[in-house]
Amino acid sequence: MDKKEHIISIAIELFAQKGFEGTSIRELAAKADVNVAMISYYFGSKDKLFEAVVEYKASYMKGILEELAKDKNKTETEKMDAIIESYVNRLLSNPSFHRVLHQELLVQHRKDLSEHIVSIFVKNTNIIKSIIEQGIRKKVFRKVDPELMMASLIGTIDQVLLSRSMCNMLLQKGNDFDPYTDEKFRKRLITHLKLMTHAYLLNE
Amino acid sequence: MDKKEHIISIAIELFAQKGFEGTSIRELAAKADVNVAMISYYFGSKDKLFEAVVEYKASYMKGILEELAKDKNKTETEKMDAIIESYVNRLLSNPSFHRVLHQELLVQHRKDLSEHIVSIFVKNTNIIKSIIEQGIRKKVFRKVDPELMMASLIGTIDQVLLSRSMCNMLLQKGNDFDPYTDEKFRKRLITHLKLMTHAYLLNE
DNA sequence: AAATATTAATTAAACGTTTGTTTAATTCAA
DNA sequence: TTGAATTAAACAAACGTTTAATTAATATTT
Repeated sequence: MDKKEHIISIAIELFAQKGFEGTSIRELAAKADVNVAMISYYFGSKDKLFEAVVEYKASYMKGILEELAKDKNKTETEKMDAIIESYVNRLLSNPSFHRVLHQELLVQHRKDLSEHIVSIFVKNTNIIKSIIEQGIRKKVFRKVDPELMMASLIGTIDQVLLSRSMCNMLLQKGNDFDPYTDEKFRKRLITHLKLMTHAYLLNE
Repeated sequence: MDKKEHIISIAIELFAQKGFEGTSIRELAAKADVNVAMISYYFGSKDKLFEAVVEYKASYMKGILEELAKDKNKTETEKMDAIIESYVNRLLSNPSFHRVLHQELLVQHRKDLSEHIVSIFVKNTNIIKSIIEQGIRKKVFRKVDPELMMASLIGTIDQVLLSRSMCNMLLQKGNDFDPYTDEKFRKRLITHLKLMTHAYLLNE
């Protein structure tokens, strides 16, 4: 159904821009060029639309991570590097959607939806965690705190995604600069994360 | 004015719990045990109330950081350790308010308010940045990326604050566990951040 | 193949709530 | 008695949702 997907993509855009509560069905319908009644007709309610939005985007990263985890040709260090690259590339390419999820986690308007998002996040992070733990077992990694190492990895990227203008102020760039699409910044972020994790994880 | 402060403190609580858009004036008035008209009477509007909330809490951390920065009796490493401790202690003690700010940064409902919050954040982080840069000049620190090092530091804590239930899932604790008040977890977070920054910052 | 019946998609209008805000009256304190 | 504090009620606007009517598309029957 083409029109449903169209509504979802507009919803992603608006929710990211104005938040879930801040986006009205009428505005959404207008921007998507459909009648207001179509949202109820297709999704049932505004809440259900949000669930559809999450479902639509969910578990994309999961496939990538699972394949990476079972790759026999890569060392744990190489796997971590690959994870850093895919995460940075993925999140910097879709900053809007990632912000929607964060918003819902912060607001927790609908408990069950928050839990749903959390479980998606945790599934992905658990894959990374197991790679770190395997590295520790093989003694290529130091005995770090795997859970908090995860928090540092994802948290660094999330911090950058939190606010474009804050990111720009930190980088001392003008507010017309878009760090998320800038290739230089993307590489800079990847380099920082790799250097930091290497310094912390690797036994000398 | 005692009642104004009372309203602000209830607003912090509710905004953090349900978001700005998700909190209605009537609900707020009911919880604060004041008439709905009192919010307009004291603050002018709901938006202005939010500004008052930000103003009320703003630049508390700034004093602590500034004093720390100019302390002659501490090495750069000790300063970084002290910063980690105060940040973790401060943010874990007020998770709610910190979430309100994040929400506003994500939603950006009122552009000027977001910019205001950003400038407070950036002022604080710049102090830390200058400490890192001084450490690099004195060659006790490696030539790291100061801006992204900041993002990793704050981002790690923010990631933990993002969602209590996600934090618990990561730590494999039940959902009745409150990581933010747990002394063990607080120390664990501080230890992780210190070890990670030492590993990355310090020249061997 | 044409005509009919059936289902799906789409619409404009209205629904009842809830929203933030204001009014006008009243209470309270100085 | 003057001015601020507080109240209940009303305001218009916006909200998510539903309705009932209409159009478009699909299936069935002749």
